[in-house]
Amino acid sequence: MVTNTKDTDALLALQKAGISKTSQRLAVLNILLKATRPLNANTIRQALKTKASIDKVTVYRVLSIFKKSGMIREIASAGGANYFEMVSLENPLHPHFSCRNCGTFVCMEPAPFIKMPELILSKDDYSIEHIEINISGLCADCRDTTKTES
Amino acid sequence: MVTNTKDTDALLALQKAGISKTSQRLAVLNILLKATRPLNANTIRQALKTKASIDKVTVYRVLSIFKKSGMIREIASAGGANYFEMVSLENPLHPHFSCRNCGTFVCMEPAPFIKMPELILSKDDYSIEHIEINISGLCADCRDTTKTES
DNA sequence: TAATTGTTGCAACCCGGTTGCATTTTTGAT
DNA sequence: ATCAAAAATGCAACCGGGTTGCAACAATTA
Ligand SMILES: [Mn+2]
Ligand SMILES: [Mn+2]
Ligand SMILES: [Zn+2]
Ligand SMILES: [Zn+2]
Repeated sequence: MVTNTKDTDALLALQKAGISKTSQRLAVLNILLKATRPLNANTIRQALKTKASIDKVTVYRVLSIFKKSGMIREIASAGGANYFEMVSLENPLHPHFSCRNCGTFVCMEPAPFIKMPELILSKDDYSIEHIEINISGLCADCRDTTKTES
Repeated sequence: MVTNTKDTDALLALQKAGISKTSQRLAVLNILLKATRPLNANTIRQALKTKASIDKVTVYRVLSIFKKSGMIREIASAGGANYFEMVSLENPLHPHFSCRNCGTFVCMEPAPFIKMPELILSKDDYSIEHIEINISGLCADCRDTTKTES
């Protein structure tokens, strides 16, 4: 097998973004495309280790150019490593949740929240370029197990 | 001069929180009480250097116990050092702004935004303990000077 | 007094991320 | 296909924020 659908998707995405094609970039992009939650640089690297070996630095550099091209967004994480996820019309900016107990980091539906653009009101003291809403606490699993443990 | 009002305030705050009094703790607390914007550990230390010398580790440890006691809150900063500010009834949780150009980090009035508690709706998938809204872009100064430069 | 407990400072370390530079890969023109 | 220019990678070394281990010092308590 020379190519699969994933590879094709990634290749097209790179071409559309005008980013030259390398095996490392394709590999990282495929991981991000398959991901169902935000990933950090190290997780991406480990996911890749089975197939190919990519240097830590390269992962950061690849993520950096993806971000500059608008393909992905970076989500800052308090204390730990930052996360990355694909940007698309179906995946607009939204809040994220991290569990203080197990560290799980997931996207939150914007639904139950006031929509992010509506947060940007008046106040021309600043020109706002990015909004990040990070929520922390306990995920359902940790909340429940903690409850029954005590 | 043995005591001034600031020292008295800090001392009372420590006593009320049940935190034993040391010169280092009083010094750090005084800096935070005087501050008009969030400060990071290093800034606190530098502000202190003129009067006394406090080890980096001690600053972090003092901030840690202040935080545990609920006297201060910590505001995560993407990439850089975290910030700290006093907690009080007059200073409820609010969004913060950081300028990507000059690094200025300031508190934002909750006013133009939907109030934070109102963000916490339904979705019992998580037990929410903390919400952080970090906004970035250009401060008024940087926006204006950048505009006229180009 | 002596034993206990808590706090500080120093050094060493950890981790996420970046930089310099030599080597390899990709590109694109011939 | 070839070959030179340009771009990307990998390694090592580094950086900054923050933490940990531990010995010295200080304050409490018996
Ligand atoms: Mn997300
Ligand atoms: Mn604030
Ligand atoms: Zn959890
Ligand atoms: Zn600025």
